[in-house]
Amino acid sequence: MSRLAAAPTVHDVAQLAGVSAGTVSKALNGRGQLREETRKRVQVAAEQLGFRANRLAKGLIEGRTYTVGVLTSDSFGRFTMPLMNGIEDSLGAGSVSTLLCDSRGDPLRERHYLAELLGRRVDGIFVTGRRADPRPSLGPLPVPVVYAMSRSEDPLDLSIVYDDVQGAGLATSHLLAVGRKRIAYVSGPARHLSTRLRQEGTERTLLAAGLSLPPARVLLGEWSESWGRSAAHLLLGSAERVDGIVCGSDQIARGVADELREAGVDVPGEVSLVGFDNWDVMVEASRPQLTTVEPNLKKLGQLAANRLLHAIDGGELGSGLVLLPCDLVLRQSSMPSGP
Amino acid sequence: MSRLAAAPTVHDVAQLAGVSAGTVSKALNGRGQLREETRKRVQVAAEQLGFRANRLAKGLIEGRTYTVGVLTSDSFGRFTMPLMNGIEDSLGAGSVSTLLCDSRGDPLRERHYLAELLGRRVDGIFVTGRRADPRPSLGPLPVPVVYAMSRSEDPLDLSIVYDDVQGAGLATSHLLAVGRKRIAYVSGPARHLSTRLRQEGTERTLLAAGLSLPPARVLLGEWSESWGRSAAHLLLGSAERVDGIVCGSDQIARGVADELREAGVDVPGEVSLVGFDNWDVMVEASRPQLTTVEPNLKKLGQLAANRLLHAIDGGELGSGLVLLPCDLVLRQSSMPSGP
DNA sequence: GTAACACCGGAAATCGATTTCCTGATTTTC
DNA sequence: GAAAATCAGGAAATCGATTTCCGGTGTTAC
Repeated sequence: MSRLAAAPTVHDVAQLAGVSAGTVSKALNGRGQLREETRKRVQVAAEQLGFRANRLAKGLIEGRTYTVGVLTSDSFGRFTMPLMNGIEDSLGAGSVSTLLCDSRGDPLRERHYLAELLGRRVDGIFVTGRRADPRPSLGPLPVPVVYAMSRSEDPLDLSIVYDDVQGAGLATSHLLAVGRKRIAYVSGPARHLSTRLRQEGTERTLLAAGLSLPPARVLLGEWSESWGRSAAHLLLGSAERVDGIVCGSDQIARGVADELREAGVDVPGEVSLVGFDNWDVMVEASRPQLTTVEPNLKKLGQLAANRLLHAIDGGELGSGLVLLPCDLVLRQSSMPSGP
Repeated sequence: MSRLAAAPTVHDVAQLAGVSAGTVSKALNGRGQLREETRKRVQVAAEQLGFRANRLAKGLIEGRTYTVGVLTSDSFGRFTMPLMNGIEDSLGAGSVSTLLCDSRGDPLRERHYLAELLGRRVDGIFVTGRRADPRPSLGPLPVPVVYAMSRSEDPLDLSIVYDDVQGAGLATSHLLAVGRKRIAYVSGPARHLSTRLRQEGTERTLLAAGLSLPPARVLLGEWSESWGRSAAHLLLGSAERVDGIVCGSDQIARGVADELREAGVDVPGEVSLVGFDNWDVMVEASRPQLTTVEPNLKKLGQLAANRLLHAIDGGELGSGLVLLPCDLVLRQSSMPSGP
């Protein structure tokens, strides 16, 4: 790759066009009163030199940088990706760029990155992470902060998350709707908030329908296929047969599906299965393909970005916890009568 | 979240400390000759106001921003993640931040982001993407560019990629080493460079061992488990039985493993299997767990970042294609005599 | 023919941090 | 005690783009 000379400045353009630096700025930004001929001449000169206004200088004057920071604790994992996409959707329109910082769960590193972002005078900050559990607040900052797919411990912060309870409720309602009555819940570690919330959603929905979720039908372990297989094995071994399973993740659901199939249990004929996350790789490779809860992370990102942009433009940011509803995506694993 | 007042400047600190702005700068940066008492006084004042130097102003003077851009065509997918981690490892030390831009494979969007990055006067740019196939060069730019995990069509650009041929060679050698002789290659679409390179690596290694890779043992389809299952089914139906399979991805390998197991073929007893990518989710959930090729993406990111930093500091960037060797990770799927 | 006015475009200030230059003040040296 | 050297810190220029203010030219009106 050949290197070009240093980037040209307004002065270079001014010289070439035979005008002053101020005039260049006016010509290129459609401000001031200039003859059409002059404007054209400047534009041609700018084009010729490949001139591009230095955003730093602009930012210094304007007092804003059109840059936001994203602080994540999740090495850009699978959940952060769709979120980032949503954020970019909303920011891109205003040509706001994102500085990505991955603290990898280390509070020290996070503080360092925060200082870095503030030094760069970002217009706002997103905080996100892999875990849904409440995290310490960054505290009061000179710029607006939105916690997306992540909750701040401080209720004065604005946290936007998807609704685990409602999502699990959707899954459960669906199982009830296809005629299932003895529902089990197989999920991740009990210490994870997501696990508990999704259990709550499942349980509440069952209670509302006059059914229950007895402890024997709650199996908590890890977020892995291997645990899904073990849990399914346990369920098969118990006296009472279940006919529907709400899984805490698609990975778990797939493990359950594999184990049931290999044990000769028909899914969805005998047992209906619902996953959580709508992770394409799992959902599509599973046999049968998984009905699952879609957490709408992209939409969450868009919403978070819109709220942040609004606050950057001087609007009210708001505070508290905002819950975004999940959707249900229907596939074969849950529907005994076919999709 | 409560909002703090606008960020304090050197002048605010200067006023509080009863000195001039220039003195504040000197005191905080350890430059100039100041009495220790004065230096201390300024530091206290800065601390009190929570002063943090505006990087924009600094960048304007220094002529560099300590910011690099990452242009990706891969919505921050699974391959970009470990790469980014490696990049951050190397950049973090120099407190260089990354502006992440996702063109989503759209050339128009890419041009827009490139203009944005140049306007922000980034010190350098990484270009990366999901596909290994050669991509158009960004052309000569005022800043150094490294194509990482992605090849530029222009040999004057510096492209750093992992070595598909060598990686597949490793896999094949390993199969030979455990006594396999009739090797098949199951992989993704033929139009993908990766598919062809990995085939080449497999074939070359076989030829070097006096064996061959007949067309009947090359099955190209998609990068999915489902294709892996289909391909395994095809292999089972053919007259001649294979005893080793090099798979173009872990997803494919897992599909193959599932199909073989369900057909009653013992893996690794009768057939040895090697995947590619070392994608934890696939590798660990597979039964048996997959021996696979590790493309060392994190290391690739570190190397790319070091090369870029060196060029930013005025060193030579270099050009051409740099191939980074892959490693082999041994697990059960390939070893008939146990690991 | 002169006053009033619109019209162009340049000079200079601005943003915030840094750095060079320079001026007093203090100390050292013979 | 005078000259020289050292020290401390302020004033101003600098980076690049923008914007305000203002002066000069050309045009219109009476």
